[in-house]
Amino acid sequence: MHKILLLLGLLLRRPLHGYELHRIVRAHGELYADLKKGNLYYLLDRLAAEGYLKVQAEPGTRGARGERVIYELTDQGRARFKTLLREVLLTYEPAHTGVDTAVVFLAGMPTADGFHLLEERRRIVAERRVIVAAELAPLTENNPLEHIAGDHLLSLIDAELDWIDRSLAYLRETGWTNTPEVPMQHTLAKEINQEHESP
Amino acid sequence: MHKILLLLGLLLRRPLHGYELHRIVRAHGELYADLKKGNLYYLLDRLAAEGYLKVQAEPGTRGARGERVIYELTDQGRARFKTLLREVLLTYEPAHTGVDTAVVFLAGMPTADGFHLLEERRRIVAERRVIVAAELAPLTENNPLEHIAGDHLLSLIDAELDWIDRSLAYLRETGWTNTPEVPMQHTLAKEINQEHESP
DNA sequence: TCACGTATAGTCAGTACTGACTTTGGAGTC
DNA sequence: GACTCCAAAGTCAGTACTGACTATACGTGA
Repeated sequence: MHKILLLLGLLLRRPLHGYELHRIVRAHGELYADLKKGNLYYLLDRLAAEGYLKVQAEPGTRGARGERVIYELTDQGRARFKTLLREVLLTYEPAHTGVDTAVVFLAGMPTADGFHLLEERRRIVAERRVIVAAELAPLTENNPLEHIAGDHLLSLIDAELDWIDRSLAYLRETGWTNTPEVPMQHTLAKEINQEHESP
Repeated sequence: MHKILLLLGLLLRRPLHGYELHRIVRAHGELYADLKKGNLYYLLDRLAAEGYLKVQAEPGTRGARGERVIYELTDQGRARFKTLLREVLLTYEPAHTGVDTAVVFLAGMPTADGFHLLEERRRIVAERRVIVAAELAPLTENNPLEHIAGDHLLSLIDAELDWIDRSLAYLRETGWTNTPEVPMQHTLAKEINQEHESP
């Protein structure tokens, strides 16, 4: 959904052809949604088929392979952009990266290994933060809205770091040790065993 | 990737058939990865084909439709689980929900509408936080690792709320107003116009 | 007892997405 | 001016995922 928003938003400025779009997205690195070339062309085709874009063969200066095509927003497309912008801004789904799942399964391994993994993760995320911050700096220094977008990314990374620190402290504090005989202690035993326990 | 980890992790405890897995995942709501039924069966099939799971028709007590099948981890599957757990914990990709993209495009609309949308978002996210917190409470109170997983989810939501507050303050402070004549001010004009500006 | 809702268990057609490949046009260079 | 190498521009086969559907059993109230 937000990938379509990105395409429409870029085409709002002026018509572009596929590869230019790709170039812009790539140049913005982490700031914009991760939109691969294949997917990009797929989405452009679909948007065109749905009437949001008008395609038009570029007359002179054909680029590499002959089929250079320019995409331009239709009025319908502009309308779609507006509703989509609202939709994206007014939607929130907690993102599942899998760490949440993974930490639960730490129960299956020796306590020391668990601590070690979390500490490693802390290091990796911190490294990543440095890279992202450096990449963002030149992109966001001029425009307040882009500054805010970059701040969003960084604040999520910071939240992750804080969480790891808090978790390590919590586990040390409560003296977490594993009970290897019962590798996974589900709190929902009732739910899980329901049909096996019934008479 | 983390969806596979989830399946393997659940099967680590004991063999299960498809629908039980589905039930467990559903019961944990936001805590576990969002794994729909269709995808679940697809992944089970693939894991079985790759030798990580042994399938076995359940003899008696056929459930609803005759084809009840039990999935059991092979040794290969257990090994895979371990490497996957490491992999997931030592990987960090900043998640793209699309807000970052969307705020940049706020430049295209009247300033007042922009503020209003952000305030609306703030409200929606806050509501969501209440729901998630209530849902998480019973699931995570007994097990420290599940507590940590729940904390992760909530801390991401909190980061989102803080970010919205900070952004609103920042925009007010810097007196953000739009320049509708130049709807999208890209910082990468060089990159974008490259081939049009070249001699 | 039998209609009927509901929970169980699974399938399937189609969408979104990826990574690896292909084709063409120059730019440099010997 | 042929040779090579890189960037531009795009295609495609295949994977991951979704939502809507099917089919069976089980409880339960009239």
